[in-house]
Amino acid sequence: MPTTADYERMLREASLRVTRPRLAVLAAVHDHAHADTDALIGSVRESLGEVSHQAVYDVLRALTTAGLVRRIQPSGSVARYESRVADNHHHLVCRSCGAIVDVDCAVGETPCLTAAEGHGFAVDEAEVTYWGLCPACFTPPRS
Amino acid sequence: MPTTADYERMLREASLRVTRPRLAVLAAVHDHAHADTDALIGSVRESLGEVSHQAVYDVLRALTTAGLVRRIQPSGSVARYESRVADNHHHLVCRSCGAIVDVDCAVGETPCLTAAEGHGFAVDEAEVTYWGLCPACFTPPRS
DNA sequence: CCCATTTTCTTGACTCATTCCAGAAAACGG
DNA sequence: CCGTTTTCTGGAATGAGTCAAGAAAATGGG
Repeated sequence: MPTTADYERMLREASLRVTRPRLAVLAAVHDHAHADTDALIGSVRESLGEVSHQAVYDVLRALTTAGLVRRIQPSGSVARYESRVADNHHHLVCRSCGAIVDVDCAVGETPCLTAAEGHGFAVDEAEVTYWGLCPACFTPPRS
Repeated sequence: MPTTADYERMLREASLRVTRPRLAVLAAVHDHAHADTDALIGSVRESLGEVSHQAVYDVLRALTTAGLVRRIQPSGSVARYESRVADNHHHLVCRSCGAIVDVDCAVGETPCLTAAEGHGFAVDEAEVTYWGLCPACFTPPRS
């Protein structure tokens, strides 16, 4: 579990200024996996008092651009953020309750990265979203 | 290329009433792959005259629910619709211009459908989005 | 062919995530 | 410690998509 000093280092290494809102947002993303912007704003305000939503949006964009957090947005959902970056993991999304869990890649290291037909694209990422029902929402047919 | 009669049959087979807006939307989706709602509204109005945007939204939802069209929504994009359904193909999206092209699945029939860890989820679909630059946006390093 | 029932379409207001803008405040480099 | 640059505040605006109520059209039985 990273400390404030760790977050500060991460920001500096990304050439980002170190501010209290940024530290708070970074901590919030690490503490609440797959949280949406609203939840993160709430979390940040809990630790810092009033912070403008605009600041949180700006910070999230800066962190995302810098590669410190990853933004995901399953269809029909608002933007969500997570701290696991650059490890090529994917997501399992419940169609019913919207729960999201991480899954490691099914097919080796850089998995599905080889599209059958590249169509001349320079592909740099393969994003996989598994859709289904989570255990809580899925009532298995009883025997 | 399906005819109006084909579209009518598709609607009836899906137990949907046959209306002019529905035929027009179905045709528009078949004619313009990956078009967004706005473009589809424009296309429908070209063939029918004024049609409320609400009608198009309703029709698109009905068609999507019935499985006659597929809705896709890459992160940062509005909803888009396509007529290829139930063939488990995926998409290649250009980060620069937003162009979308279809790609057949990389790994056999029902591809990445096997998540490494199911986490107890009842997975029914694996959606793969390849991100990169299309040929037009990608300037290859010249030799 | 016509009517009643049911579903769909129109109109217009509304929600809500996200963005835009201008000025105040804070962080960094010298 | 000061000036410059970047970030944060506050508030308004944008825009895709939804809600709701009544008008219109499609289907099926008579």
